[in-house]
Amino acid sequence: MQAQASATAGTTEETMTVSTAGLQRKSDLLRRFARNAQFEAQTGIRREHLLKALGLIAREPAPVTRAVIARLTGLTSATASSLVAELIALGLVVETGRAESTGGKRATRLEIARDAYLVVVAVVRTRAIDTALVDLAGRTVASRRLDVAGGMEVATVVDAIRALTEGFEPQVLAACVQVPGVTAGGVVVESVQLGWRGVPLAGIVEEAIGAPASVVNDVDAEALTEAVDADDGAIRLVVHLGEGVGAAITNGGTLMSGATGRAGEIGHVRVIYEGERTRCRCGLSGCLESATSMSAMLGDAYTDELDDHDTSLLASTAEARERMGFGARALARALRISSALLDPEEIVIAGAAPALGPHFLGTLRDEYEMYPAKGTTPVPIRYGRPELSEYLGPARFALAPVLGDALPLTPAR
Amino acid sequence: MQAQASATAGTTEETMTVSTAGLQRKSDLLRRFARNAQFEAQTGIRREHLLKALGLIAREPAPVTRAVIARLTGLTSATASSLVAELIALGLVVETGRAESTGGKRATRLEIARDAYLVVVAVVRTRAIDTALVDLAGRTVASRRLDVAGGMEVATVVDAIRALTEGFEPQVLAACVQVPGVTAGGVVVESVQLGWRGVPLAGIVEEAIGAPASVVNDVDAEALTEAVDADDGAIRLVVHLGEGVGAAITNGGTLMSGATGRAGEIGHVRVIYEGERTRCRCGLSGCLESATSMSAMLGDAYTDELDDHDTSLLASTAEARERMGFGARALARALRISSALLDPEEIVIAGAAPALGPHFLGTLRDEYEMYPAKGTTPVPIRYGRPELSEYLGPARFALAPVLGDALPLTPAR
DNA sequence: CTACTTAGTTTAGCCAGTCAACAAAGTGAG
DNA sequence: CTCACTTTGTTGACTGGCTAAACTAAGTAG
Repeated sequence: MQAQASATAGTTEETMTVSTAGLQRKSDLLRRFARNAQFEAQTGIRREHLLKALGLIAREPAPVTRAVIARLTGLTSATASSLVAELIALGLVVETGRAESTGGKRATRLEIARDAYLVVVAVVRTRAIDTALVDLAGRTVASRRLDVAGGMEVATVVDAIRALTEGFEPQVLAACVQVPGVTAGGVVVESVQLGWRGVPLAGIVEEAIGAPASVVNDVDAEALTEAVDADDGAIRLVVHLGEGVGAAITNGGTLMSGATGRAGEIGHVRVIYEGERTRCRCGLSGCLESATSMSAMLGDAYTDELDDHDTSLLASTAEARERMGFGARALARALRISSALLDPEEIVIAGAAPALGPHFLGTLRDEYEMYPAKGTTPVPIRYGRPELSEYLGPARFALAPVLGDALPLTPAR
Repeated sequence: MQAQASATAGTTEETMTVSTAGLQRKSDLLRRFARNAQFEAQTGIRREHLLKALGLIAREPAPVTRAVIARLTGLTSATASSLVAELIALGLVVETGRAESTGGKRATRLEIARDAYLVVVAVVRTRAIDTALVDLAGRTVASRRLDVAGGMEVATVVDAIRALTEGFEPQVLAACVQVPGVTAGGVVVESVQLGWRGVPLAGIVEEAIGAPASVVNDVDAEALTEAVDADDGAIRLVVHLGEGVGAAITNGGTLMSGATGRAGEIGHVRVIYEGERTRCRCGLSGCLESATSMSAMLGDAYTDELDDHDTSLLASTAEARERMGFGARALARALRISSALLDPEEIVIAGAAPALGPHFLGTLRDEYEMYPAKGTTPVPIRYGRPELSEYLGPARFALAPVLGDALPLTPAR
């Protein structure tokens, strides 16, 4: 309510070109889906089928036609037609030319209407807010950064979102705010970084922009970004390395948040019991974070605001190299037990870690596979993909209540 | 095919009193549910609603009536009536008197038809097979033990099952065979203990008794037994201590089996890095199992065949006490990281561990809470409940494909 | 005895599927 | 070029499973 006077100074803008087709349809769509969601078990089959069809159109690598939808869903061609008709009426799908003949009539190709709708993403950091508009193909069509001096206020976040969405309101399908800290059910339970506690942020944003809003933790958001191409049911363990260490588990396209919403908080679990006891900032010693956080490995010069280039510079010193070996060993300990317990498809090391380069990853893999426990298969470990837009995860999280995980938001597929 | 000549000698029998009502209905039920399962998304709503109603009747502590079902499901009273009518026709539910008036007409109470149907459970051990018939209230109405000398044969298991079910065929709803080793999708992938590999056991049993059969791992079966009163969505970590160490994660009423079906195989993960390196039978050293298995703590005299009394005798020696402290410390290390990652509702120490008594559990809790990691809440740790029949987990696993997890099989509720 | 409350059934109608017939638009053989 | 055949997609009659609303049944309270 006060902070934005000084804040508006640091505003950076980007391109803004979005088709204005289907302006009036949004409210229809939302009303329809909202109603169906209520009835859930009863008439919700229609919704389920619509989303299934939508998902096929978005995900199938081969061109999708009404006939393909009928075959892959097991529904009648009549039903497939009716589903597609509704999706087209909703503005979510468009016909794009005709496919080659396969011995009969040429089919009509279907594609997601990429720019008919938008998702709002706001990433709240300690001293800045990044806002972005993402279209249904996952492309960032607009983004702004707002530097905030002296304490982050909820009102500043709302204003930033409102400023970016101005004029696009009818196209906005959903919103997601990413914050550091513990979140649950649209509420910021506690964010030490922001100094917030029990803020019902989703409700506030929902009120402000008139579209369903969600709130997600930064580590969880990153895990969702890395799970963009999730085959359903695949379990993925994503570890975030930054000033701290956190993790998240995705099961298919959804997060496992645990009984109290604190699943993945492994930073201050003790993994080092022998030799020099590493003192941690939390007061304990031997914590995973005290060995494996970027700050522990690269020194206090490291902050989460650094770019990849500066980070890799820090990582090139001899001292850093040695600390990285120690960090890798500590992380490997945590990963061995975690992967034996969960048996995940893969382990992703994300956050700022990719800037550490192949050496750290190699060391980590070596350490991880050093004790090949009988009965367990070593799980592939890879870095997070920095080429993925960080807005993808939050955007998918935002869409979940509206469209399930029908849209992967990945353009190249 | 050969072994049962000497085997039939050691047969022990128990009571056998089951109502023979509704003999002819079974095939109808199975056919109906099988058909619905095929159509799944399409006409499966009916099935879903039938199971939901069945679940309410089984689980709700207060007496359930048609009106209650209507209220709790959100369906119309008309639909609730029709669902109940069908459940009664199927023989799964019975009317039991009338409830008190709450200001109007007295309602008709509904209850599960406890003994109309039966589930067959077979527990295959290295030198014996336990078979049991469990009714829909979870009561064991018949059980036998067959001692097997010289190598366990698949045919012996089938014969044992057939021998117990003889005469009850029309009432048998489903079957489950519990085996030690790795299982997946009805196949015994590998069982070192039995010397089996790639045995399609579910199919074989299904053929033999004409009812859907499943195959489950012993640790998983135990975890399901401990999760009998699972609130939906609750995550539970169950650790089995026996000659080896294993774990299982239940999410609501279902198991998390991981990407390759090996989730929970934490026995040979290294947790001890300092001091005396504990040599493990697997060839590595510092494994969890080398410190925390019952054999490691109680000495080679321990076997999984021992009863609780003999086990606790072994545990009372001074040497065992000291080893138990060491084992508890090792297990605590594994539990700290596991619980931080999963944030489960509770941790259950099962297998033969309850025989170790309160001292071991107390030590374990103390060790576990010794490093209270910031941001994580200590998770309650308890022993498995020996009073629960070991057939409950397998019976629920058997029912899953037929009735979902509608029936908790717990009589006292 | 009457008004009101709660339980449960019956009847008509609707929604979202299926099935089957058909129109539309292509291919390839003669 | 024509005709038989294939594949795509639409249309209309039918069906299952729900809702809504009227009704019956059986109780309580004034």
